[in-house]
This record gives sequence, structure tokens and C-alpha cells, in this order.
Amino acid sequence: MTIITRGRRRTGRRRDAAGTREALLAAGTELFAERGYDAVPVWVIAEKAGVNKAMISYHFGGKRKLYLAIVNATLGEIVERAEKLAESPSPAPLVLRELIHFIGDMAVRGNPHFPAMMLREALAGGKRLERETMAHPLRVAEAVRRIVERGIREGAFRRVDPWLTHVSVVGSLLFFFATARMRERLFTAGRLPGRLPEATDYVKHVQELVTQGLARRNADDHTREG
Amino acid sequence: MTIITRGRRRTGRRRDAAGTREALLAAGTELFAERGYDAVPVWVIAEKAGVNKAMISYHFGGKRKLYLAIVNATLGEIVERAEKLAESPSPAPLVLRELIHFIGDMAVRGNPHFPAMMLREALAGGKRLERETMAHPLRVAEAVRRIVERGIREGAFRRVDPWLTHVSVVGSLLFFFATARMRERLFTAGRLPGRLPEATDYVKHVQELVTQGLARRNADDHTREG
DNA sequence: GTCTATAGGCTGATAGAC
DNA sequence: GTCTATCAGCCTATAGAC
Repeated sequence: MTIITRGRRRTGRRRDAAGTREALLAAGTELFAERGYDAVPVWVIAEKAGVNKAMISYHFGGKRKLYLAIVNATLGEIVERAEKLAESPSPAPLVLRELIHFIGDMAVRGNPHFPAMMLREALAGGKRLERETMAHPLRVAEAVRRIVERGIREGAFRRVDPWLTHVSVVGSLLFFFATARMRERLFTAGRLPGRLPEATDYVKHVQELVTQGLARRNADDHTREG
Repeated sequence: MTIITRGRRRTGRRRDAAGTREALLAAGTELFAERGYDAVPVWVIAEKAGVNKAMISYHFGGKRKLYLAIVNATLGEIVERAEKLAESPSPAPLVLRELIHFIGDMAVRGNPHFPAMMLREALAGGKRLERETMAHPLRVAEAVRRIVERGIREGAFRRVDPWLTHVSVVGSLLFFFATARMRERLFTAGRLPGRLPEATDYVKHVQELVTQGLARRNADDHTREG
């Protein structure tokens, strides 16, 4: 148990070196995802974390390095789960449905900010990222490719391009979650008819669309075709 | 024909008030889409346009208003074409294929930067946009909704949610084009296997995925079902 | 480890000459 | 209409006290 030696902290909460690091990571994750790298001044991150802004340079070596630490942490988790799924022995269509579900689930419960963050990075062309970080989305794509290729081999899917399939699946999911804020805005302003779509409904929608959209049409066109 | 009264321009090109406006719009469109609003200093826009940076305030009333003018111009064109398509009497699946094609085509030939710009705005939640501008994407969604609902009514599509369908179609398309730069980067670095996917290939992929994914499965389940 | 104070860079806007 | 020169504002990073 950590003893607090100096009691001059605003709240009574524990705050050691590790606590400061974590608080900065958490605050940064949310802020960078919501507003983008450029639009977040370090003092805002520090304030949200309840620490002094000089701590960013002290613990991470600057704003940019804090950002990289955040992106790596967030992405690492996704990659790990995606690669695990790619090794599943279940039928490919089922595995793909699971992958879609887990991305949606992670966006809702896990880290609700990673879709926006991913998209921002993709838009920037990865200019801010180093080699290691750039490899992460590639590994997710690779996992999807393996699942889709197995589905084709086993005759469950028609002969689609696995890379393009990955783009359409991941793209439609990221887009939905990244645009959630805009839909809320439009809805609150009374400009969106009906009710706000639920994440689970959308996940199901994509699952259906992809399952049926990739399905082999005839009984045996997964072997050589004209 | 405009007469050039003062010949002290760098290049021999014409440049009147309208020319300055246009040059700024063109330069801004490309730069904002490529790097995002915050990452583009006004002097860069001015330099690219070949005019003085003070012209931005003079002609548009500031950086922000230049940005809004650009977004409105780009979006207006898309909306017009989408709404026209929604009125087409062709079979719904065909119309949807045309819509997918025209978005892809516009992204390639028209303004190759608008997908990135749209996505950035969506990420920001439309914070920078005014009411009128916010209405544009909504009208595109509405157009898709009409096409999909007609397809359901006519028995070509299964009973999908038109709004969610819109999100998945537009989302996957925007994502592909917005991430083009990242793919190029990865490819150049030799980290992407195979060859870079062509826009036309992806458009076709989405057309197939959507057409087959939305298709009614049985002969008559478009009437009331369980 | 944490904080305050400040240095130094970059940005968008504009006054005023032409 | 266009340009130059300049300004105030905001940003990140850090030296040095504690």
C-alpha cells in the first residue's frame, strides 16, 4: 500500500508516479480521440488528469510522445484480439461475425474512443506514427485476410478480394462509431427523424450484410471458375 | 476578355478578384482535406494559391469562413447528384449501384479530397459547421433511404434498416478513399503485400457486397414476416 | 516528482501604404 | 484589390525552486 507523504493534493485521491502516468494516459486517450492531436493543448490534458502540465514532459518526454504511447496501447489490444480470432477453428463466417461483434463491443464498452483515433490516424496517413505503430492496423488487416481466405478455401465465401473485404468491414464499423457524435448532434437538434440507432443494431446489420454479401452463391463456384 | 492592367505578377497568368477567390478555394480544398483544418496555416494556403495571405481575410472574412465556403461548395454537388439518383425509376438495386459508382467516381476524378474532408468533419461532430452545412450529409442519407425503402417495397431487398444501410454503404466508401494515403505509405515502405487496390476495384467490391447482401433471400419474404 | 514562471516559436488578423 | 509590417494570443517546453 502506498503511503501519501505529502497531503497537499486537491482531492484526497492517491497519486504516485504511476498514478500520474496513468491519469495522463486516460485523459489523453479521451481528448485526442474527441478533438484530434492538434486541437488539444497540453494544459487541457493536465487539467483533466488533475496533474501539472509539466508532468507531460517529465513522464513522456513531450506531448507527441504521450500521444504515441496512447496510440500504441490502444491499438495493441485490438491487434491481440483480432489475431487470436484469426486462429479460431470455427467456420469462417462465424469467426467473421465474432470479429465484427468484438470491434463493436470494444468501441462501446472497452475504449469508446479508439475508432475516432484510428480514423484520425488513417486520415493523417500515419504521418505522426513510427514504424511499430504503423504495423498494428496492418496486422488487423492480415487477421481479416486469413479468415476470409479460409472461408473461400472451405467453400463458405465466394472468391472475394480479402483486402478489399477487410476495408469494407472495418471501414463501415469505424465510420459508424466515429460519426456517433455527429448523429447525436443532429438528433438533439431535432433534425434526425426516428430514434438514434443503437450500436448493437448496427453491429447486427453489418454482420448480416457481410455474411450474406460474401456467401457463395452456387453450390460449387469456389473451385476454379471461368 | 479581361485585360491585365498591371503586369507585376510572378507568372504571366490572369488574376483578378474572381481569380484570387477561386485560387484560394482550390488551394484550400486540397490542403484542408489533406491535412485538416488546424494543420494548415493561412500562409500555406496563400502560397499555394499564389496570392498574399491577407487576401483570405479580405475575400472570405478569415480562415474559418474560407473553410465553410469550401465545404458547402463540395457538399452541394454531392447532394444534388444523390437526390437526382433517388428519383430514378430504375430498379432499386441498380440505382444503389449507380450511387456507389458515382461516389467512387467523384472521389477519384472530381475532388479526390472530399472523402477525407467529410470524415474529418464527421469526427469533429460538425462542430465547425453551421446549420445549412450540417443539412447536406443528411440529405444524402435521405436519398439513400428512399432508394432502399423502394427496393424493399418492390421486393428486391430484404427488410433492412435504410439508415443503417446508408451508414454502411457511405462509410465503407469514404473509409477506402480517406485511407488511400496511408495505404500508399505502407506500400511504398514495402510493408503491403501484393499491389495497391484500385478505386474501381473497390467500387465494384462494394457494389457486389451490397447488392448480394441486401438481396431478398426467399421469393416473398418482403411481405409481412413473422 | 511536482510545481511556477517564463522563454521562444508560430498563428490569424489587420492597419495602412500603394 | 493587393501587399508589407506588425500585433496580440496561444502554444510547448524547460529551468529552477521546492
